[in-house]
Amino acid sequence: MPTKGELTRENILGIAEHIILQKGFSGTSIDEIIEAADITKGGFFYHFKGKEDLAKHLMLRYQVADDRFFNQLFDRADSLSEDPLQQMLIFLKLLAEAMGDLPSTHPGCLVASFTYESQQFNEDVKQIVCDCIVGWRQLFIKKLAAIGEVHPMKIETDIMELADMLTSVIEGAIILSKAFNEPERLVNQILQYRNHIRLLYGDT
Amino acid sequence: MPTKGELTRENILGIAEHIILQKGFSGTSIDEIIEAADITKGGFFYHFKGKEDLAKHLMLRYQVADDRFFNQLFDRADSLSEDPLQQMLIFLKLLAEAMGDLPSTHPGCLVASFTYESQQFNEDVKQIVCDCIVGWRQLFIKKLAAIGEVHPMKIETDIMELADMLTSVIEGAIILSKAFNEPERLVNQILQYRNHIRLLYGDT
DNA sequence: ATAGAAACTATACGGTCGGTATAGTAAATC
DNA sequence: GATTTACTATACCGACCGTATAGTTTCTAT
Repeated sequence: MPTKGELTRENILGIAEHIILQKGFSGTSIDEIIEAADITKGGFFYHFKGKEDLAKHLMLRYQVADDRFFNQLFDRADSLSEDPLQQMLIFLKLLAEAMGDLPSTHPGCLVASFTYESQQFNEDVKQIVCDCIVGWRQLFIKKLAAIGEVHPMKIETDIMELADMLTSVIEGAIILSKAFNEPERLVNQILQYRNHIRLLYGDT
Repeated sequence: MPTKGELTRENILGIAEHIILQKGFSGTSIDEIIEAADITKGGFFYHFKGKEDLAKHLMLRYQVADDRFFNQLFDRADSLSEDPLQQMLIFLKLLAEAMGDLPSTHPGCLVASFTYESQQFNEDVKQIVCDCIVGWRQLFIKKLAAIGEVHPMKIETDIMELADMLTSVIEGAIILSKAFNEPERLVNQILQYRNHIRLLYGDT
């Protein structure tokens, strides 16, 4: 059972993330966060040593949540087929679906946001950002490797690059979605990547 | 012949862009820009009404430069083949090459940077950001439409989504390149998209 | 039941810095 | 030689960050 303190802390992190994704880290003041979270400055500094400490805990939280999110979708997909290729295609469909709902509550990716302000953060935070991306990469590589054992590729491709391509497409499409305020951009781009996988492994 | 004033102005814009791409717009102070550009505060405010005005002119400049950059690569590609599909494939190869050199001088994309701080900007600036993306889209659509008249697709695909996919891949891959400090991530991802085009239009 | 730790509120303060304003000046232009 | 261009130099106010301090409530363990 989470204590009251953990709930407040979680609330601060959630609200801070939401604001930061729209105004950037430097563009978001502590005052703004505490006002939105309806706490006082003392309360904030009880939970976090300072703004830098907040950044670190935001990234750690993001890493955990994202890893769980992707793993849940993979689990659901894996339960619906024995073929790794079909599992991947189902996963991408589920992912596209899930991303259609998300954007109003979760308008962007903290990894991208922090990367475009990288000089503001210490090595600690930057490392977690990298770890996050590497985590996705390894998750995708695992599935792609399984596909490769059953289905030959039409064009010889490094599966790390193919895994990173999904990350790229998602991160890029989030930018399009945000810029146009059109969540369907992200949904459709994930389906474009899905088409690429179908073509690459010859799913007819 | 550019006047002295235009040179200074261009210098400010170039330096400001470089810093902003690493620290974000809010994270970059005018003091920082004028120090790097070796001018005084007065000089800065002679050229720009304020920080918001700088943002607008940064985006306008980016839009023009980027449009020219892509058009030059397309012109070179078009001169090397008659077949639109081959033109596109050559274009993507030239683009990958060009992106390999760039990153040290040009560490990121202003469109992405501003999109992740969108609440900092007025409608004017946000519109230019959108125009920029739409400009790329239309450039790519033009070529894809030409391909479509000669080569059938293996999977029926909206060419607008296919055009946006290149933008997504580039924007996403820039984030990977920045996060890992590995320019080859961007180069390789452009080649992944190239493979997608090859597969989609059946280039054997 | 109660001591004490946890989880805050309320408020205030100082130093820094960002954005703006303004006055003055040197060089180019007409 | 007068005006415009292209700046320099400097001053200012408010905002923000981080910190401090004193008090209050809520939970926890014995």
